[in-house]
Amino acid sequence: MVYICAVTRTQTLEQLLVTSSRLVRLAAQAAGNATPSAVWRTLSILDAEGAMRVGELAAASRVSQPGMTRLLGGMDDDGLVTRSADAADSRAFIIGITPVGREALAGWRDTLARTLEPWFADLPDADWAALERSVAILAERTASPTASPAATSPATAQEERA
Amino acid sequence: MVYICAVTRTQTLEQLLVTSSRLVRLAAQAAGNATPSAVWRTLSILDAEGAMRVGELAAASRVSQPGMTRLLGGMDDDGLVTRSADAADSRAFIIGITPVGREALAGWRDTLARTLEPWFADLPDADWAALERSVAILAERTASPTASPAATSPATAQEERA
DNA sequence: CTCGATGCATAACTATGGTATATATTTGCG
DNA sequence: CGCAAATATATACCATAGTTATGCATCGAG
Repeated sequence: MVYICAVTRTQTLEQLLVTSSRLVRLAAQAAGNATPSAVWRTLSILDAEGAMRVGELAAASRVSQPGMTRLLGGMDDDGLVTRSADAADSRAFIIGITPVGREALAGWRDTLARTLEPWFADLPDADWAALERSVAILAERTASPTASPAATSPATAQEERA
Repeated sequence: MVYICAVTRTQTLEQLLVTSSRLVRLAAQAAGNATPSAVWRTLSILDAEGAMRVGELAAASRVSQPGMTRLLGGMDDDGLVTRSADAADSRAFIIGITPVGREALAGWRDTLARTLEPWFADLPDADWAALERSVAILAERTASPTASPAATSPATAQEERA
């Protein structure tokens, strides 16, 4: 039982990763590679979770801090994000989304609706429900980390924070 | 009704993309960035779908052909893939997974089980079912394309192939 | 006050993706 | 059958995304 269950879950996760990777690529190609995935991911996180520090945004995106610094450099140049000194710590900066960034994000969403949604146009409602539930699960599991599961399970970590 | 439904679906797809992107990054970081995502994605596709041409593999991965050529160059160097001339067309090559590649894929799966599964350890069975269903949907929708939805819907395209 | 920890930038590197182009081969049409 | 268009892949060049290592300034705890 446990053996069968473990194999199934590994397979599920494997396929989830492969399909996730493909989906991200599908979206990029369907949109003509107009907006790099790192950009829309970052804007979407800022839009959903609000302004935050560079390191926090890196953690939320699951990339390294220097990588995020570099990415934000370009986005700052393009006027997509704000950088303001953090009053609580003069080493830190708070990154927020600008109106231009919001417009860009909205534009990307329109592109999504036009280019990617048709791929899912004929899904029955039950399938949409499954996707929505999965998104909720993944959102919870991929949210900003404070501890790895080796130290504590995600659910336990949330209890400790509360 | 239609307006409300369209917005919800766009939001669902947006969040699906963001969580997908994060999940791919989470897996990479959890595994110590040991196996690049493009490599495991490629090996997993070859393992699941069998040997195929360079261009087919590029399409299956949703990347450009020259990009796939480059990636395969490195994988070939590492002994992960085979390249054999396609008897049906002397321009083409058939790419397959080697035993070394299979081992590498198995190793990656082990790493998945060890590093990523704990993040999902406390999921109830209903949530696993939702993930599995979503994976099935995404696998179907991201499978090797023969037509874009603008021309025909994915389901219709499958009927035409049958 | 001191020292270890932390936040971010920079440097150097590798990997992943794109488009454009070239060459050889295949296919389809007249 | 011949020819032109289409196709398969490699190469070149470019930009971006990611990493680790490092440096410097600042913070926080003892």
